[in-house]
Amino acid sequence: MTTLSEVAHLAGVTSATVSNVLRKRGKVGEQTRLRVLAAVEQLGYRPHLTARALAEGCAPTLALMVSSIANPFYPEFALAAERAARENGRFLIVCNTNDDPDTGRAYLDQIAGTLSDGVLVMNANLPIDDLKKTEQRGAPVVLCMWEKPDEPPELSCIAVNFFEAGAIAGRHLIDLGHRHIGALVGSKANGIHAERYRGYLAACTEAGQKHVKGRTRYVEDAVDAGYEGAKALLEAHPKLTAIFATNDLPALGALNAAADLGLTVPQDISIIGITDIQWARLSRPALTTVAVPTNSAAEMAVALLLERINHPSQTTTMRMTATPELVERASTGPAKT
Amino acid sequence: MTTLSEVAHLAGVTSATVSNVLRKRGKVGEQTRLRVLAAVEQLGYRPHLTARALAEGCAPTLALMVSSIANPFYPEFALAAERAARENGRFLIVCNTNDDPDTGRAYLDQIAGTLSDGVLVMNANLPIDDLKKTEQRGAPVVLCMWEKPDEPPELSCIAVNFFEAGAIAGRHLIDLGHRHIGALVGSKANGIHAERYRGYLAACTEAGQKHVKGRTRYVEDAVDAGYEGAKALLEAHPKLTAIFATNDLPALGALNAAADLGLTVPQDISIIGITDIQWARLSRPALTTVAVPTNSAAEMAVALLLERINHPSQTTTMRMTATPELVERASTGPAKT
DNA sequence: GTGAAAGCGCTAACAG
DNA sequence: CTGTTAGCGCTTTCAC
Repeated sequence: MTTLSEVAHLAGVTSATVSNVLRKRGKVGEQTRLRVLAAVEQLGYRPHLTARALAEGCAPTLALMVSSIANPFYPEFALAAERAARENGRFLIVCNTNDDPDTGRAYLDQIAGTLSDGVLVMNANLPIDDLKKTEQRGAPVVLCMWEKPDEPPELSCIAVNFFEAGAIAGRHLIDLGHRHIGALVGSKANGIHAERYRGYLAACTEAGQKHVKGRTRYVEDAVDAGYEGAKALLEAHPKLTAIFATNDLPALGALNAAADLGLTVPQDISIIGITDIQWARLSRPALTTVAVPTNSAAEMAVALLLERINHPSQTTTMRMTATPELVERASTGPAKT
Repeated sequence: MTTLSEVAHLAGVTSATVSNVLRKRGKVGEQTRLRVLAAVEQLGYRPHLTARALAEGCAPTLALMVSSIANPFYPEFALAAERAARENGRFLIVCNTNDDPDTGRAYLDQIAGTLSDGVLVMNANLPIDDLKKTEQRGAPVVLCMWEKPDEPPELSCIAVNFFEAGAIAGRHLIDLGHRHIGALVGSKANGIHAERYRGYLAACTEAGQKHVKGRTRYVEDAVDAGYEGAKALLEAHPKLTAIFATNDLPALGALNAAADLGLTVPQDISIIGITDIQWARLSRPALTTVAVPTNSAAEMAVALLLERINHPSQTTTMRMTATPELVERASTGPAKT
């Protein structure tokens, strides 16, 4: 480990000067600058990020809280967030809360403000009070996917119009002539799924068609759960010609359920999801879904977080992503007549 | 931000004592201990990880280098690695190299030894020389998936018997009576895929059956590439009754290609992959594959890395994971006669 | 048992 | 332009 002062020694200057040339701060004579640079090169000096962070009073990382990075939606978000962070000189620490508030709190207590300058919160089942507490301790928090643009939370956030996403999905099905639609709704405590379901319901109402409560199944946000839910739905309601799922994972499960039940998609049954994860276009048939702007949400979240870090006085703000858009693939088609 | 000395002040002691009670080091009177603890509680004190790291001369994070966390295989590994790291008091920084050696080198130069105490390297296209250099600078490196147990690299590693994985896949196909087998081989520079292919080839030879070179396609490690490769293969060789892929992603692509070509799996064509990623059991038909012990590899890698960090003198070592195992699902069956 | 003091490697005034 | 100095928050040796 070569240190600043070793470089300084070699270059015949003091560490402050070396720091200056490296940070391009202050005035340094061209001669010394070159000498210092040569010494840096010769010794293979690399700044000690931890020491620098301590001296600058600002940590070099951002934390990303997710329930599990293994959930297929998060890696895509994490990739974009990491890239954005990196472009701003920050590294990304991934924290898997496993949906356990205690685990999440432990992370926050340990790293927020001491190792990470700010926290990106993806759906990770963290009590808002804990988040507000970490904000108060000086580590800004940004909620990456807020679902109720009409009700800004008490924290900065990137809002996605999930209500509209649900409505778009609903309208798509209705436009295709579907009158008997089943719904697979995420059962998580957070409102993300509820909002999408509300949007779908609104689309039905708007079309003068009411969704029958019995045709809704609340399921975990996972392929298996979607599979079971769809199977139950399809067996209980043979007349269903379409299934609306609040998320791609259950929708993908529904695709499998239909296949196992001997139903052809989309001839016998249409299936639509929301999000447009990687696998949506890779399933057979490819899944029709309403795409959420994941990448830009990640970039916006990182940008907002950095603003809050750099301007602590900045007031809590909410920003909207672009509206989700229908991605029509092969899993939806005209209703059987 | 409450600091040690603020706590010390409140408790009427010095910061050294507070540090002692918190670290459970040295001797501290029961009275003072309680007083200190009360002060910590009252002020909501949390140790500043960056400062601690600097003082201890040991960084609180481990770095995980992957080409892209969005590649479906990595999140599962990352989850297990993060858990293992966390159990040992370390946080995990995810570094996406995008398969670009320059990006990778930039990461290594910046964080190895300064922000991260050690580096886990998953397939990320990093020149071994760069890795050796970072080792020399004092940051241990562990290769997480080494493919040639017979040829230990010059770095510590967790070795997986990929040759055997390929052989298992080959034997499975042959046992099912397949005589006309196509191969989809990953084309990455690294030897991971080559080793699997060699294993497969060995299984063929062993069975007195030789694989026809023309029935091999080299493809990127992705669903799309596997799709195209399989399609080409199937169109060029109508007599094929099975496809061996060196990885699950191309195998999953082959599944789609077969479907689009109107072939039924496994009646018309059997398909097998290697790895057993999450999606393998979720595809329809579910993919038969040879499971690589991902979780234990991650745990072993973290354990080995920590050993090397704690005992810098320890010699470069290689450890084997358990042997990959066949997971028979629905994508393989008896050869058509 | 507890405190004083030095130092981890770097940055940031402020002098000169 | 360059050096001196004083920390950042914590750990740790060594006196008392």
